[in-house]
Amino acid sequence: MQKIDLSNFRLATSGTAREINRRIVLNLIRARQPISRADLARLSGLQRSTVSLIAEQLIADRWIVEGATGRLPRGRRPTYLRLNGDRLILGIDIRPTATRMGVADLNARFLTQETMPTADTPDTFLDQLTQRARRLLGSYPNASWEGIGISLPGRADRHSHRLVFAPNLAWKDVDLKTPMEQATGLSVELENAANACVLSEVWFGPRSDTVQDLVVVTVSEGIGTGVFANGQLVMGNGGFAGEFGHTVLDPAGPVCRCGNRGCWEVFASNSAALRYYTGATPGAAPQLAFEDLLALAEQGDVRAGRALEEMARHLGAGIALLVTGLAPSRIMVIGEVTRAWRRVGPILQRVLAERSRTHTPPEIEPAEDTAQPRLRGTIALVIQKHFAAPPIT
Amino acid sequence: MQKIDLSNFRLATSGTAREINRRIVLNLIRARQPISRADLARLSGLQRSTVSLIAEQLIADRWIVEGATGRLPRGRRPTYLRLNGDRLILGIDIRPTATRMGVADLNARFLTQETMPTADTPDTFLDQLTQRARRLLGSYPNASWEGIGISLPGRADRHSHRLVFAPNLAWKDVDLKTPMEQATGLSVELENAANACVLSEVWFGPRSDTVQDLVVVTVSEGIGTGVFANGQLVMGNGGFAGEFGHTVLDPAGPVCRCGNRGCWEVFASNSAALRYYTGATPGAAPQLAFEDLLALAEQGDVRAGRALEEMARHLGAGIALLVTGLAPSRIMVIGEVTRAWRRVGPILQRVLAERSRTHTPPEIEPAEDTAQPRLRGTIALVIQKHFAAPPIT
DNA sequence: TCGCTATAGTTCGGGCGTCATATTATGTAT
DNA sequence: ATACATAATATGACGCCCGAACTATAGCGA
Repeated sequence: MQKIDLSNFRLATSGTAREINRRIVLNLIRARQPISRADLARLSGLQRSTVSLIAEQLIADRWIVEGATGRLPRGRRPTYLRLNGDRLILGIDIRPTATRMGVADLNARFLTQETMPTADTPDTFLDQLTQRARRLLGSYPNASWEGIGISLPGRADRHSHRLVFAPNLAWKDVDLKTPMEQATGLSVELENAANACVLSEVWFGPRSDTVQDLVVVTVSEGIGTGVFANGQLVMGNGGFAGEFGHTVLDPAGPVCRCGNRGCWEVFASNSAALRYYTGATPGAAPQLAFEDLLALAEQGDVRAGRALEEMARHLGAGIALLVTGLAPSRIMVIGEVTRAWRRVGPILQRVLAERSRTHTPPEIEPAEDTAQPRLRGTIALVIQKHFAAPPIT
Repeated sequence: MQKIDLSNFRLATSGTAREINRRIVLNLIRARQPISRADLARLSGLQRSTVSLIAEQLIADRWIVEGATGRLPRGRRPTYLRLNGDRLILGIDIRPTATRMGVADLNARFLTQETMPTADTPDTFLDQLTQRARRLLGSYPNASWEGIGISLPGRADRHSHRLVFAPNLAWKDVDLKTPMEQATGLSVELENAANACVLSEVWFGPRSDTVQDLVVVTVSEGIGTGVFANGQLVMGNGGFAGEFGHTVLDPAGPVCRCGNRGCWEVFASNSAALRYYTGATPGAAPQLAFEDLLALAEQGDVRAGRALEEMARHLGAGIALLVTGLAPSRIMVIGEVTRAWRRVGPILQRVLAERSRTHTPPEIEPAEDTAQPRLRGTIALVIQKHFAAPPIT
């Protein structure tokens, strides 16, 4: 039930039906490729004639290409359609220490990836970034570029495009979008890293055909969340929704980087686990990396195991909050901590069951970081502009 | 950016454009009535000829009627269009002690209202309810009935329609929908009371033209929340989203009716304030009503004032959580406590500002209960089926 | 080799939608 | 009476989907 916004609606014209059906067909091709026109007609419910016209249009607009012809027990041989592999997207995943860039096609298959250190000052960073981006763009002279997607450990203002909340980057008021657009001539989409992870799962995950409800929790130095509801990313005012990592769970708790006390991420992030292990005061420079803690626990170090369990309990407590309030059918946990899921998962589930007994528990899925959800999400950021349902209102 | 659900989409047909534009025109009439066809064309951007055709159809389908003719400085006099006042809706607001029913037209103007005590057992309650409903329906013999909307202090299962979570009603597994539909022959929509309040504000509130983001917090014996994001009510799996009142804020806190400890509503509901005042243990039978507490505070009773302030602090703490996580542009607080807003509001705002400093603070609007958002929301529940944007996917 | 049948894909007319323009209806001002 | 302005309707062009007819292409059996 979508309310029509009377201050900002789009009229339907005679082309609206085509727009909608075109997107449906395009998505079906994306999901089932290679696929014949006849199969598309069966899957979509459109007439074969209509499918042919739409396919012709999609070919003319170079979204799809005709491929091999099939072979059937009898009858005319079908011509298979698939997404055009020559339309490329540049994805950039900015993290505090390293920035990863990749070139992907419409199937989110990466043709290249490379990593560079994230420079300390925004100016040098932008210099290096634009330089690398231009080199990457130049190395595919025959490609047509759809745009650039960027994921950030923070938030950018919707209008000024300036970074307004990025405690891990220590940059303030930096506009990454405009310089990148000027340097490349492509349109740039910025999005928070947790939201990028949501989009990655929603567009490229194994169940991407049908996801309509999902919450992603990214666990690293901090905790980020992305909420997908009713088939849409919940944006909130200015795109600021999703900072559940900074909800205050204990006002008497340790100070968080955001300035408050006792945020969820102060209790459940990687840094928190390290704090539990070393007994250090919050904010102190970590003496070992979270990976080391995981290794210690794996080797049977009791204190390390305890620290992970404490982290797991707090993860469960925060997730219980999300479950109680938003009732998602799935929750995806992303981060290094999933490598210790055998130990962490059961504890998390137990706390969750205790604290949200009124709800049918969602599936909790640990996600390997190897799928690179952040980077893949930047591709989704660009792809969704052409593959999402056309806006009605 | 709405993702297309490939397991459940609707194709566009040649009639889709008309469907969309028809809804837009219908909503414009609702918002600006009485209005001429010419003005509709100017407002919508449609051609006058198209508006005429759509109006003709809406008149034939009896959604609108032609009214008086206007008078202009010169030129042909316009015929004003307005919503048909003969299409009626029955709204029922079930509360633990009393149930209120009302008959409203498409403008959500109530023609009748009446209250009955909520019987203890579901069976007698349903008997009384169906009897009253039939009598009300019979008293408007010339009307055409759109349906029945019901708001509940709890949740009903989407498929079985049975009550699954209603701690205040002490009924279990009761199906209100099927008996009502059988008794009246009308279709019945069930919704949680907080969600009904959201719909009331979204469809009938002063800024109903443009609301796209809103969180409603209902404060009474418990706390309910409803989340409206991207122009849609966030439903969650099985329609269970919105139970932020039962998020655990302090696992060592008092026991809640839901079975957990330290839920938000244990600290910030009317019952909590009474507990702060009397110093009683939680769960004990209240010795006075919340209205009495408000009166005492108004008369200068210091302890009563302190109790309200404690309640306000906890309200602020919970709302901070919603603001941090969902970043709504507006938050509406509904309940008796808004009568003491001069005292409660500033404290709530202060706590909120402290705890969600990373976000631009939303507008906090106290809502008089006199507007009857619960009951009015039941009307919205039925109206939105015909006035919301047609589903694309 | 020649039909028969099944399947893929195309062509074409009908119905419905919006748009743009012309036309009619109905007022006021001169 | 005439000119002008405005509301509302009528008409034809074009786009889209549907459905039926048609063409293309294969395997199979007599």
